[in-house]
Amino acid sequence: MEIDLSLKLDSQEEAKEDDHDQVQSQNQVHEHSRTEADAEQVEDVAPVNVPLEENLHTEEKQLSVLQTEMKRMKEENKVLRKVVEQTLKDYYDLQTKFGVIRDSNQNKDPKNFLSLHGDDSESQATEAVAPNMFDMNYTKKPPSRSEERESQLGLSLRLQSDSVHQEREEDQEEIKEDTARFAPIIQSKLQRGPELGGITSPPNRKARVSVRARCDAATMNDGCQWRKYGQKIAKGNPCPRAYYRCTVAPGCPVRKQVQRCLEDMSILITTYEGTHNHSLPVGATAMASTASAAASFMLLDSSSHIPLGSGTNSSSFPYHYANISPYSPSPFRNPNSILDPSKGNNFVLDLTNNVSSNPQQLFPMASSSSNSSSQLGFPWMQSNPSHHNDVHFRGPTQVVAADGNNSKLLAENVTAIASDPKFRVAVAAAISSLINKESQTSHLHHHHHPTVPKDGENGSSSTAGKNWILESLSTGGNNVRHSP
DNA sequence: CGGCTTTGACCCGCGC
DNA sequence: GCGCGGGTCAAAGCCG
Repeated sequence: MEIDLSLKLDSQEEAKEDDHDQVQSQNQVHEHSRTEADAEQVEDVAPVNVPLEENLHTEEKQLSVLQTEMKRMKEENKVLRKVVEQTLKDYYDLQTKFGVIRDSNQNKDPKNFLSLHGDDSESQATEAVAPNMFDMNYTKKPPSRSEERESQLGLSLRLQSDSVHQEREEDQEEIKEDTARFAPIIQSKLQRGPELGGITSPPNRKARVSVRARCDAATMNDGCQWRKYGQKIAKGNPCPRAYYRCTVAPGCPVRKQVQRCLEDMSILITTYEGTHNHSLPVGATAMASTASAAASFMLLDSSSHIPLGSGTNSSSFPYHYANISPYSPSPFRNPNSILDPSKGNNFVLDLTNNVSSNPQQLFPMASSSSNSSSQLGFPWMQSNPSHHNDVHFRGPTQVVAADGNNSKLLAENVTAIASDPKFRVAVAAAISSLINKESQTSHLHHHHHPTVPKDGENGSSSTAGKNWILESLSTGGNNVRHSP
């Protein structure tokens, strides 16, 4: 099973081609009947006294015209594909360069990375979703124009004092204009407070994505390289909490906490925080993509009707998301919001079949351990094909749970693709696809910034103060090893 | 010897 | 202001 992650453009092309192929196949398979139908159609419009031969001749003409048109479209599609591929390549190169530049600039003067939020650390969180999705976009689908623009937006925001990418000056000008245009709106939101749909700004809150998985090892093999820098006994859990730092690239701000679940010691809770400043291995990309998709997902809803509460950090809230209407239609929106003000906006991305009927149950760890069996192909996951799988997202603004019939269907899908070695990426892709759909829907309603939170790596994003739980439990089976 | 883990100290935010 | 708890730092030790 392959999940088509192709871009809108690509999708449309595909659709076009599919249509054409269908037409073609119809022409081939049902040529006779079609000809008859056409003939009837022609007869309808043609004078009654037109000879039959003339009608047939007209049909052939129409067919040849259609076929010519199809050929032309296919060639056009090929050209477009090449353009998209080239754009992607350039885009990826730029991203890589940007990472290097950012590294050097961060070491020299962090303030060079201008941020709308005025907080560098938070702006890093803002970017958390980005690289991840970049990777996924790069490998799975080309970004749309709006996405590319969005990426440039993100880059530009940090490179305003940088003269490296001169070709982006125009875009930066646009961004500045946008910034100026939306600044009052954002400002008003910030000032209004949560009760009026505004954004509260508890300081120093960073987006977090938590992953729950069964793992015997001390830490999950998520494709990244980590170095332990601390350990603490957290209150309420005798199991020590370990602190890790990403060492894939020097200066990578991403950190993770690893702690055993109190209720089920076999469950490892890994909380990611920050943004990778480097490209990720495929396995890590999948993980990060999934997490970032979750973060993106919440971003899209983060300005919704629910009070953002203490967890939302205005300083890190991306301005291009800040103005999303509270009434933007969202398939993920659910009145049964999971919002724990005491813990900020805890969002739960639950990849288990353990759908809690109680929306207040943020961490149904104990119950989830009994029969949960998401058999994700992440390197850190254990797989057991005999189990059903469910995927559900839970959060402060929405509860997306695959239960009932949907759950069954989803479980089947997950089970089917679990055997695919590309499943890791597929899961991330699927979720990302949902996010993209969601974002597109939102953008239809909010034309300010047709941006897609595609950026992000380890799931963290500017959803500061919002904790995500990517819960992926599996029972038994062997770890699916990732081979980059 | 470099990289990693361990572990106590320290810092900081938050609640009382 | 004080205590608590979470998070980070950094020195010491371990390991390949």
